[in-house]
Amino acid sequence: MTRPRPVRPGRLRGNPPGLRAGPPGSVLPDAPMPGPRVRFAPSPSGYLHIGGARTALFNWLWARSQGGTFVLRIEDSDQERSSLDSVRAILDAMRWLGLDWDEGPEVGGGSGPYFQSERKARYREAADTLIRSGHAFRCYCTKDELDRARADLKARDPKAQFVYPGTCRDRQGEPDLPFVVRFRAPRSGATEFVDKVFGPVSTPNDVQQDFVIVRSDGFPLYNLGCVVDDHDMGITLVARGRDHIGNTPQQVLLYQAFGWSVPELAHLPMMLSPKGEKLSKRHASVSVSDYRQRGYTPMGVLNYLVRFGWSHGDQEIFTRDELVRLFSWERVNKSDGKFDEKKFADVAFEQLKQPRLMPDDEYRAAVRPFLGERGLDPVDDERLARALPTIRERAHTLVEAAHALDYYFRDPPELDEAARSKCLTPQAAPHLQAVAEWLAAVEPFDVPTLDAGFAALVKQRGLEMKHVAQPVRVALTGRTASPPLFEVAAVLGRQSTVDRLLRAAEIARSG
RNA sequence: GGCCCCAUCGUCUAGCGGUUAGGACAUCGGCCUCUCACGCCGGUAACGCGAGUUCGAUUCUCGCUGGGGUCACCA
Repeated sequence: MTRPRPVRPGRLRGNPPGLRAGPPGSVLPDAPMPGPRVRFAPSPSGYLHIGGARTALFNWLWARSQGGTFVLRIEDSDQERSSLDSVRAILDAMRWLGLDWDEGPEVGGGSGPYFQSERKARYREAADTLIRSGHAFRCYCTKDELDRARADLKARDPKAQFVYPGTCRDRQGEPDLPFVVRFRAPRSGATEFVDKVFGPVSTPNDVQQDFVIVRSDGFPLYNLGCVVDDHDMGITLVARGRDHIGNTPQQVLLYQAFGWSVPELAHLPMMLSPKGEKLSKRHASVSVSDYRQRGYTPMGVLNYLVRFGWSHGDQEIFTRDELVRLFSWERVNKSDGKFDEKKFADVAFEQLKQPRLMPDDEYRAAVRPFLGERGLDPVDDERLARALPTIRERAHTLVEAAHALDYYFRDPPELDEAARSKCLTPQAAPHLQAVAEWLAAVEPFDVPTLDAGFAALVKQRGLEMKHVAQPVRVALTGRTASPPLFEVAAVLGRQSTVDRLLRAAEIARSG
C-alpha cells in the first residue's frame, strides 16, 4: 500500500527541470491524483521535532490510506530563523522515517515552489488583493511605537491586554514610509469552524485584532502564507497540532476575505512533557535524529508516535501497512498526552524484537552501521545471520544489538576487567583447560550435544554448573552476561571456541 | 487576565447508558535458569467534584475545579 518514491537527486531548492509549475495556483493537467491533498509544513529552524513527526505521520497516513497526495512545504518566511542545514536535517529525518512526500523539495510537483521564501511575490499579490477589497490596509506604525504603547499600557494596568488601536485603519497612503499590511478584523459576531477532531469551535470576533499579514520587509506572516499556500496548493485537509487551533479563526477570516472555501481542519492533541508542559529538549530528546542515533528504528518511533492520540483497540504495535489500512480521524483523541520515554523504549523494543515486524535481513542491514561505529566493519554476513537470533531478545535498541554482537566479530574478544578478575581465577584454569580439550574432540559440535556433554563433564568433575559456566562465558565473550553458552559456541565454531578457552585458561593461570 | 480546548490507573489508552471498568508501560511479588535477557503467573493502581436527564450514569447536559494551548513585524 505504501509506494516507495524515489527521490531525485539535485538541487536542494526548487524543482527539477520539467516539473516546474506554472503560476502558483494552477495545477498541471497531467498531475491530478484523486483523493485528499494534505501537507506537512515545518519551519526549518532546527531538527525535526518528535511532535512535528507525529503531525507529519498523521497527514502521511491519511494521504496514503486515501490514495491522496502528501505535500511537503518549507515555511521559511522568517529568514532570521531558517537555515538550509535545518531543511536538510528535516528532509533527512522524514526520509529515515519513511514519510515520503509526493510534492515538495527535491521531488517537485505541480504547485510549487515549495519554499515560502520563493513565493514572496505571490503573497504580496494576495495582500494587495485584500487591500483593494478593503479587507486589509497599510499600517505605518513602527514596531517601536507599538512596543512603547504596549509598555505604557502595561505600566498603567499590568493586567490589561494591548490591542492594536486601529491607528492606520483609514489613513490615506503615505508612499515613502515603510509599512506592514494588517487585516481589517471584524469586531462583532463570531468566527466558527468545524474541526474533524474537536468538532465545532467558535470564537467571538471582539477578541480579534487587526493582525499583521505582511511584514515591513515584504515577507508574509504565518497566517497569510499558510492560507495562500494551502489554497494555491489545493490542500483539502489541514492537520496540525492543537497549538495552532487558536489562530485558525484568523485563517478562516482570511479564507472568507479571499472568497475561498476553507479546507477541512483537524487539530491533533498535544504531546506534553512528563510534567505536563510544552515538550522541549529540557525534558527529553525531542529530535527524531536523536532516536535514530540511539538505535531506534523508524517503525519503532512511528509506533510510539501513532498511539499518541490515535488507537485501534488494544493493539500496541503495527506494521506500516497496518497503520495505513487502519488509520482514521474517528479514532483520533482530543485530550493531550504526556511523553513517556520508558513506554517509548518499550514500544521501540517490541517492534525491534519481533521478526514479524522486523525481518532478520532488515535487522542485519539496520545494525551494520552501529557495528561500524564499534570498529567492526566489514562483518561476515553469514556469521551475522547466525549470531542475530542469539541476541535479538536481549537488545532493546540497535546500539545494544551492536554491543551484544561485538564478541562474535572481535578476536580475541574484549575482556571486561571485572569479569576477568572474578571468573578467570587460577582455580578456574584447569576447568577451562578441560572444557577446551573436551570441545576440541566432541562430535557433533551442535547445541544439544554440547549442552548434554557439558552437564556430564561438570558432574564428572564434581562441580556445580554455575561455577564452571561463568568462567567459560567470560572465556568466550569476555563478559559475565551473554546468550546461552553453547549457542555462542555454535556461532563461533569449534576452532574459535577452543582458542578462546585456551587463551582464557592461560590468563586464568597467571591470575 | 481574555479567548479556545481538554478531563478513565503514575503514563499511553479501551469503553460510545446496565462491564467483577479491559490492555500496555512503569512498579511490586513469584516462576523459568549456566549468566543476562525473553517469556509466564499474580498483586497494587483510575472513571476530579456537584447538580440534573434516566429505572439506571464512567458514558448525555450544565456548573465548578483542575490541566493545557494561545494572545508578536515566530511558526
